[in-house]
Amino acid sequence: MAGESDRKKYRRIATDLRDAIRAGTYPAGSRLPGENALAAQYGVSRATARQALAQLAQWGLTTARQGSGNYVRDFRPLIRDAIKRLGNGTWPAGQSVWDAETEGRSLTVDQIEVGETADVPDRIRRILALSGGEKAVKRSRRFSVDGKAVLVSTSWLPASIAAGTAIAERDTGPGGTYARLADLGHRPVRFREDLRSRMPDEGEVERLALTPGMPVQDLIRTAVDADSTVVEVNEMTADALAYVFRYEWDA
Amino acid sequence: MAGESDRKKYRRIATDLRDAIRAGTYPAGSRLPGENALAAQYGVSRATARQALAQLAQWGLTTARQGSGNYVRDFRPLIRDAIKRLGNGTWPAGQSVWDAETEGRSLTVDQIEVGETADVPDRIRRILALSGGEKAVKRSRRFSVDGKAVLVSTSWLPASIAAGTAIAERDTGPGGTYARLADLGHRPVRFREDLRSRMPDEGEVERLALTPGMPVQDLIRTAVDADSTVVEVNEMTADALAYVFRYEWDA
DNA sequence: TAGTGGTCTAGACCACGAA
DNA sequence: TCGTGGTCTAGACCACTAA
Repeated sequence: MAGESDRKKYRRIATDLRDAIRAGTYPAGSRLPGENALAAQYGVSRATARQALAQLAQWGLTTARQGSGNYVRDFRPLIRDAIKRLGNGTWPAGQSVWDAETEGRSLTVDQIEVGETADVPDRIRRILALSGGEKAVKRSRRFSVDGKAVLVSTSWLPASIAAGTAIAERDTGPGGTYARLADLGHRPVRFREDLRSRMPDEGEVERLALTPGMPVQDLIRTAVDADSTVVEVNEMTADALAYVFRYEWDA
Repeated sequence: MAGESDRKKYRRIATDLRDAIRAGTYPAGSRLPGENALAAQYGVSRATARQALAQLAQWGLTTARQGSGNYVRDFRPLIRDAIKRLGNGTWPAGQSVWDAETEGRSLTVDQIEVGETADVPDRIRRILALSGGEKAVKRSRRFSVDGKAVLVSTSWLPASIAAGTAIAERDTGPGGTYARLADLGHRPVRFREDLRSRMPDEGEVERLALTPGMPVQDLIRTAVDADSTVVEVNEMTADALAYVFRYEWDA
């Protein structure tokens, strides 16, 4: 399987380890041989062994823990089905392309932050059509699955609509933000989601406990009401390896 | 702006260069100081200067060209609007979050491959509900924008439906594959798209001319007809930085 | 405290690109 | 040909983790 340009020593070591991982020699969560062990085993300098382990991490196969070792990653992605509504049996049993599990996994929410603020990023200001110092209601949360942070979500709504309502409270009540918007005469009737993958900045690496070198998925949802007023912009950043984003629609 | 853990020398150099890029000192396409120049300038070893440049590449800001230098990346993403249909003015002028351009850019297609084959990956077999040696029609293409490869698309259809039809030809005729499926009594009525971001393998790095360390976006579209038969599976792999994926729907 | 990964030095040789 | 980035060595010290 490894017929690549394995003239390079570090690539040879990396592909050896990769194949061993695939073969099950190192199951998910297990520890690989250390830098010194590999250097001795292959008769190379520690820097070269290190480079091989870095390659594995960059492939998304392992994650390095200082003072401990390199460990085989384990993560089956969650499926986020944006356009749900249909429980009918339109889809055959074929299932998804990727292994994925939603059930039997514990979801927790923390780093909740709710409040009115004038500190709104320009890209959000533009979409919400907010003028200079105009305020917005900001709702920020972090989601974790089985203890691993997977998604940070920040929602923005015009203060002219949401200020002083349940939307500006921690608990928005039954039905959540969208139900409250409907109560206020601003029921969302149309949604747009823009997805983009990119490399994270340092704050995101920390907040999502990302393996260095692995991407994040950005998702920006925009909701408009019947008057074509943008009533919410929700900016999400997800651990790209933790999620599959699904969209379904009729022709 | 750079109040991070800049105790590390390579981080200090990397953030310096990053800020200079942001400030416009090094515009898109321009060349950064080389490894030796940086080593001399900062009084560090070449390995450390190298590590700093590697950090910039990993942030997606630059790209290294052997024998030449490190260059500032330039790429505004394309928008792929999956669920089009509506030209109506539902959306206010607010526009997209990301800079994006579709107009005035030249789109080219190459590496076209069309034919009937029994060599179908298992994950595709499962979705198409193909039995053991059953064949499929495969249509593969690569898309480039302004000379830069951005997307590889491979479409699979059951041979029992598509073999011997225009779908198995290079030119599928007016309306394309879906129009032909409709002619054959298998008009797609429902679509599903699963998106996932991941790190590319070596073949993809080459085929999409990717900067090492940057992610790709996987997209798998499944189309079913009125009888809930899966009539097409289209697997796309895109340069993640080249694309924004957009979905719009009514509540 | 012992072992791990993280950073860094000061050299070396090679492959590649542009002049 | 010459400068560039790519690979590699053989050391060193530090920060962190686990026992």
